Amino acid sequence: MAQGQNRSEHTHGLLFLTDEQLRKGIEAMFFAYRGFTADPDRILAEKSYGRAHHRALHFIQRSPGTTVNNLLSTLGVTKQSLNRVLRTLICDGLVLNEVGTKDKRQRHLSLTDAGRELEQALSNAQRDRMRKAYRQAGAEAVYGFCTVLEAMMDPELKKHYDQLTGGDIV
Amino acid sequence: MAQGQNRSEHTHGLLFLTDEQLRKGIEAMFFAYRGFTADPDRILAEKSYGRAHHRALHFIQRSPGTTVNNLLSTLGVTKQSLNRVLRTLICDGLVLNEVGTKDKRQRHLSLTDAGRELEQALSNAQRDRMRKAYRQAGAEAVYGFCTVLEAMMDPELKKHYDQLTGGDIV
DNA sequence: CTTGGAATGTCAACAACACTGACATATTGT
DNA sequence: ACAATATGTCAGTGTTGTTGACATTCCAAG
Repeated sequence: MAQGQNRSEHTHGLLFLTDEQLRKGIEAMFFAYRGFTADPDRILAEKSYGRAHHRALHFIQRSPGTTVNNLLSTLGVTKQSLNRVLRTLICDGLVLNEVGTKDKRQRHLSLTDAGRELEQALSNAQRDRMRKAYRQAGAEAVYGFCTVLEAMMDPELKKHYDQLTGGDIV
Repeated sequence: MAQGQNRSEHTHGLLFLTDEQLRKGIEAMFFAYRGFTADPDRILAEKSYGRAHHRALHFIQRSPGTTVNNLLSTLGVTKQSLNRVLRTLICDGLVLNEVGTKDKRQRHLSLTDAGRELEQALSNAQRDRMRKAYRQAGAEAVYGFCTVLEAMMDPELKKHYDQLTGGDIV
């Protein structure tokens, strides 16, 4: 109803942020995140894994050879919590755990072929939804999407994000 | 580094979606959602509540007098899970539970003054971050942000979202 | 070479929050 | 009367997070 008015706020570059508009963004995040995780969750449930396993696989794939400590600060969980997940992934032959050559205290993590296969399946499902959303929304929207998300991150987490993505915006 | 190139993809309206770009969006969602929940989580931890309580308070505030069943399908959890949360909120005097006048089976939920107070505190914290992100990103970006999020929702969830927000975009 | 500290792994206990299944109650509509 | 609906509750289970404590291994500084 008030779309024309809101649209004009947008095109004129003004930013009248009512609580109602902010609340809408909050709800959009809530509902969208549910969709965001729905597809991988279905695959994970079949193999009796959880979201934590997905996250570990994702970031190991993203930074092969990473150390436990690095993964720990990226994920933002305790080592005990991560260890439980890693142990099952290592036992199930999805993740490799190799003692460091330079510093033998460190364990370098990487995916096995089986690990890569599952990670691909999870990633494909998630990317499919993302791709559809991107195409539906258009390039302009995608640029804005990432810009707002980046501005929403905690500085400490943004470091990890920038390190992974190289700092480019989409 | 490749920003100019990416930016031109954007401004020309083309949509070359590499896996790398999609992966970046996925990671942006992950890190941003952590920031999105960080501030309320701190407040909740003080009162030994959790995210589930926040969600309940939010949607009750949003639709005062709503029924349990309606809240159930909005949140997408089981009645046992919701009931656990509602029970503590009612016992603590944050939520009112009134028998329906038309249909006495239904219970209509609303916030007490204390409930409104906590919901406001949580909401303010979350809106502050959202507001900063919006201002930092600009109006164009905000419009795109919501558009992509909406395209990412499951159709069933989008119904609830549209019903709450009236279908307007930002 | 010893010692302190860092990196890692593991055990135990616990809490939040989701799930399933089963069952009780009150109410409504046929 | 009877079936369906809306709600509440009990019991059990699983994932994922937390703290605290402790052992091991290894690097590096004294």
